[in-house]
Amino acid sequence: MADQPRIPKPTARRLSLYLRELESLLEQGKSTINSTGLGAALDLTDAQVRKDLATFGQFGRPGVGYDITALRAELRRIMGTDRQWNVVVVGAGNIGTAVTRYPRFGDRGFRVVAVFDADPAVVGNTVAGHQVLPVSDIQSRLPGMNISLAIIAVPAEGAQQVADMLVAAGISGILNFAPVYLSVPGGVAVSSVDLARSLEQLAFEISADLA
Amino acid sequence: MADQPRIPKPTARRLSLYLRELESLLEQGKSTINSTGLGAALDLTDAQVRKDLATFGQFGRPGVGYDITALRAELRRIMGTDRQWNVVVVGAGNIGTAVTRYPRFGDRGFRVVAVFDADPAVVGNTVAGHQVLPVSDIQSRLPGMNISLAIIAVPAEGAQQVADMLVAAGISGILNFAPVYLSVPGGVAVSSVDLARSLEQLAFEISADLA
DNA sequence: CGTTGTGAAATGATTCACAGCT
DNA sequence: AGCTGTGAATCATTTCACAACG
Repeated sequence: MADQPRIPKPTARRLSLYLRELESLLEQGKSTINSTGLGAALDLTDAQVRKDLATFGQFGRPGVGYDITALRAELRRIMGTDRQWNVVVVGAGNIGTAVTRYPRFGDRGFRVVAVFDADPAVVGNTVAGHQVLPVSDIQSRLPGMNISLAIIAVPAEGAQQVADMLVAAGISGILNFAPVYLSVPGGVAVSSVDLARSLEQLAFEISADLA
Repeated sequence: MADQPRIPKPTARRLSLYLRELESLLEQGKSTINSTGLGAALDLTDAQVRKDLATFGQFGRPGVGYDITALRAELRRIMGTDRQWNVVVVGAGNIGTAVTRYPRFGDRGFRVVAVFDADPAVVGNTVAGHQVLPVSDIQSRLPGMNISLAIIAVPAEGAQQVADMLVAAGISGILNFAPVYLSVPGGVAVSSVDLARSLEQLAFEISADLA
C-alpha cells in the first residue's frame, strides 16, 4: 500500500475556506483565479494557497491559475461533500432549533433527517417539519437511518451521555455545541463550537492588544 | 519598555479551554490539579499544559500542582473576563435569536444589551427582553452604549456591510456567523463560526479516515 | 510573460528530560 | 517524593525563491 501523502492539519482546516471562496467567485461570474487572488480573499499568502492545493494534486495551469469550477469539484470530492450527508440533531432548545432550521446546510450537501430531545415537554413538537423524538429512541431508531453525522445541542451535563449513545448507534462525526470536552473512541471525529469560548477569545485578543 | 513575552496562537486558543475545565473541576469539589490531570481532561500532554501556563507567569507549586481557584482568577484576569463585557447582536433570525437567548453568556461575563435587524417585519419585536432596533440606528445608538463586542448573525450578503457599520461605531471584536470572510481594520478582532464549514470538516475527517 | 509546483531555508510549536523547589 | 518551569531537541508549518510550464 502506497503511503498517503500526509495532510497538515492547518491545510485540512483551510480546505473548506477555499471551497467557500470559490463558490463566491463563481457567483461573481469569474471562471479562473490565481493563488494570489484566492489568498488575498482569505488573508493567506500565495505560496500558502499553492502548497495547500498541491497537497492533493496538480490543479493549476502555469501562466493561468486555477479553473474555478474544476477546482471546486476537486475540493468537494476531496472533502467528501460531493454526496449527500444525513444529519441528526440532538437537543431541540434554542441552538438545536436554530441549527435544524439553518438554510445553508442544504446547499452544502447536508440534510437534517431527525431531531431528538430528552425533555418530555418538547418531544412530539415539530421543528422545521421534523417531529421531535425522545432521546431514549436513539438506540432503536438511528441505525438504519443511514446517518453518519450528529449535532449535539444539549446542556453540558448531558452531552457526554448523548455522545456515547450516538457512537453506540454508529455515528462517525459529531458537531458539539455543549461546552464540554467530549471523549469518543478513535475513528469518531468531533468538532466543537462553544459560543462563550468564542467571545472569550475575542475579549482576550482585545485585552492583549492594548497591553 | 520591556518586550512582551510573545504568546503562541495555539496557546491563546487553549486558554479558554483551561478556564472551562477549571470551572468544571471546582464544581466537582476539587481544589488543586496538576498538569497531568488538567491535560488528560483536554487531551493534552502535561508538558503542553505547563508551557502554556508558564507563558503568563508561575502559577504552580512544585510537588503540589495548581490551586484551582487561584489559577482560574489568573486566567480570567489574563483573558479580560474578570469584568463584564457588553455585547450587541445584529440579526434576529434563527441564529441571532438563539445566541441572544444563550444562557451561558451571563456566567462567563458577557451580556447582550442590544439587538438590531434590517428586516422591518422583525424590527420592534422582542427577543429575550430586547426590543429589536433597525440596523440603520447602529451609527446613532451604539456609541455611548459602552459595547466593545458584536455578534453578526445576518445572511452572507449583508455581513461585510454590517461589519463596516459596527467598526465605524467603535466595536473592537466581532463574532461572525455569516459564511464570508470579513475584512476589518487592524486592531479589530474577528472570530468566525460557520456551521456548514464545521460539518464539512467532519465529513472530510471521516472520508480521509477510510481512504 | 505570468503563474504553478516544489525543494530548501526559516520560523513556529511541541515534546523531552531534568534541575530545582516544596 | 512529586511536580513545576524551562532550556535543548524534535517535529510541523510557513515562507522563500526559482526551475519548469503553458
